[in-house]
Amino acid sequence: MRLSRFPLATTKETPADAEVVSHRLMLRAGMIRKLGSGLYTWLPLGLRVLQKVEAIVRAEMNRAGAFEVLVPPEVPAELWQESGRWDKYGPELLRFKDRHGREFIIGPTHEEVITDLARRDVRSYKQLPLNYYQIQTKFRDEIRPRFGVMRGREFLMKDAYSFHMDEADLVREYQNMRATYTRIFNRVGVEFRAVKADSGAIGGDRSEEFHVLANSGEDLLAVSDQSNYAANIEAAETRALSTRAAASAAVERVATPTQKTCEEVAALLKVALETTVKLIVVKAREGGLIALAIRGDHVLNTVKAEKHPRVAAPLTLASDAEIQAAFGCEPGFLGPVFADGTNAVPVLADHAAATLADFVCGANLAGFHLRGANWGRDAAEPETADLRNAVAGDPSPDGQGVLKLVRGIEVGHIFQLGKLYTNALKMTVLDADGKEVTPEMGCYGIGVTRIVAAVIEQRNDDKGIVWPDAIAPFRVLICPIGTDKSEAAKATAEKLYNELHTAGIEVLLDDRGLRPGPMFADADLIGVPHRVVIGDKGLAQNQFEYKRRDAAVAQMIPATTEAVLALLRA
RNA sequence: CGGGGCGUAGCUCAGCUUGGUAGAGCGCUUGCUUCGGGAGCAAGAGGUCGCAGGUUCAAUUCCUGUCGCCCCGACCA
Repeated sequence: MRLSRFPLATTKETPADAEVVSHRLMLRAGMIRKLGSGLYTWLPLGLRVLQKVEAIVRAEMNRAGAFEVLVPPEVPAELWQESGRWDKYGPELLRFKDRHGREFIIGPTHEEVITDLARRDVRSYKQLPLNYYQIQTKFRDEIRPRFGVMRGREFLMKDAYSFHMDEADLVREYQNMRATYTRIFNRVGVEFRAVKADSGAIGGDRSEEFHVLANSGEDLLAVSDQSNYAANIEAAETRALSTRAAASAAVERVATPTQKTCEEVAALLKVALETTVKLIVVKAREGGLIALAIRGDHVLNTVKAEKHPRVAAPLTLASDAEIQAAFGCEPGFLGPVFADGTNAVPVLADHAAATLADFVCGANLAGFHLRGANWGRDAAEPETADLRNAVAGDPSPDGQGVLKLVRGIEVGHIFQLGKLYTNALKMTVLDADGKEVTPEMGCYGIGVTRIVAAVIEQRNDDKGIVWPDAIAPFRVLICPIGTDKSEAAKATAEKLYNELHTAGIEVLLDDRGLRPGPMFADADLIGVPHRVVIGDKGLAQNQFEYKRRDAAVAQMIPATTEAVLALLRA
């Protein structure tokens, strides 16, 4: 491709609303342009990258034995009503009516549609297993789109859905997809990690996320420093850190007139935050309230809390009035120690909070906290559960090493759904004995659009993007210097361009006749992995200047096409 | 959805407080010079000041409404 004919849309200045580096660079490099909130047009340069990622995903899915389909993005409401998700999904689901007043949605995901497809066509166990996938535009009306295409409302997604006669086969395919995803991200050329995850809105039993590791990631991951244990913070298990010591102090009431948070109380009493306990009061599943006890330095994990059988889902905090009625004081002074004769609110304690002895907590009396409180003596022995977020330094749940926290960008998610959707949509097939069986189902998503942004987050420098070869918009950029004066530079560049092109290399020739400054600035910004500079200086010694985008310095190479090709193969 | 902010040239912004019919830098076009890391000089093109009302002799400026966009907020006991 000749740059003089390519609609390169690089800019020196950055549009004001770009916060993260990938958004900034995608705008500056001219990969995308914004159309509306969370909506982006892909320009030729960006689209080439997007399609490269898409091609890798498609090739690996095909290789894994999945079959590509394409379903409409618009889905009749009936299917979503049948699965129950019409009511479960909130305003994130884009709904609309056609001219006849029929209701539709734009699919944010397609479990229903593919299950519907499969239940019509699949009648026999001989047709299973089956894995359908598609690469298609999805729409999710995000509360707050941000970070460019990283969290847009419209995005390209690869979603796959598999059907199986039994759980063992589902697990087999799940592992197959896990291996496929690993191949995909390896081929893309990005550093990633598979982590245990919460299955969220899709539902199901077991799931793992694939994260590109980047400091700007929106997700926190807990990874072991000694084993391959890795989990999203939402799903990282925690357990008791020690056994509880015997009570050694008498419980004592202390005045804390304005200190409402554990931090303030700990500072006032000059005790470690780790020896304080806070209560978070939520609605109980069986009605009424339940208090969640968390160590002062820990953070409640809402996903875990919501899953607990005694906690109402969705997690709902008690109102101040409800707290006042139940505890007899305002929030800020709550604790698990109830005076005799009062109606104690049931307490569910996180393992770490439950192993504290002589702890500090609210006195259930405005302006006072307790010091030297103990479970089983002052407070009732609580039911315990895993309720908190893991923190750096926690022992790894697999018993090997300790956890550290890293940031990641979720680019893939695989689920064992079980019979969630096949049951809801009444899909059955006949087994070998002629009996109707409800198939097991798995689903597997990859955010194709997001991969592009995530790779940039991981691979950039102060000058621009540093593409891995596999998804770069072009592999080689030829920069002839002083073409208005040097016929040799111009002709040599043309020759190299033609020969690389003939060799099947995606090559870009900067024939715009720019001065070197702007030419190199564009080259670095758009991040083409290999650059060949051709000028009189080098040609005098029969040399090209070659520089990898990710290398610190350039090197001189023989001025031949073969020399360049050899470097590309390396 | 609550709170805050912003809509003026292709981009980044100034002007508005104190109304008098619009500017800078970058980019773009042309010419000359320059030419190994975002050049210089000169001449030019380019704006319904988001939209709709209102006040006024006069509105980019003041008022009201509306649309769009951005930021913060669902871990607090």
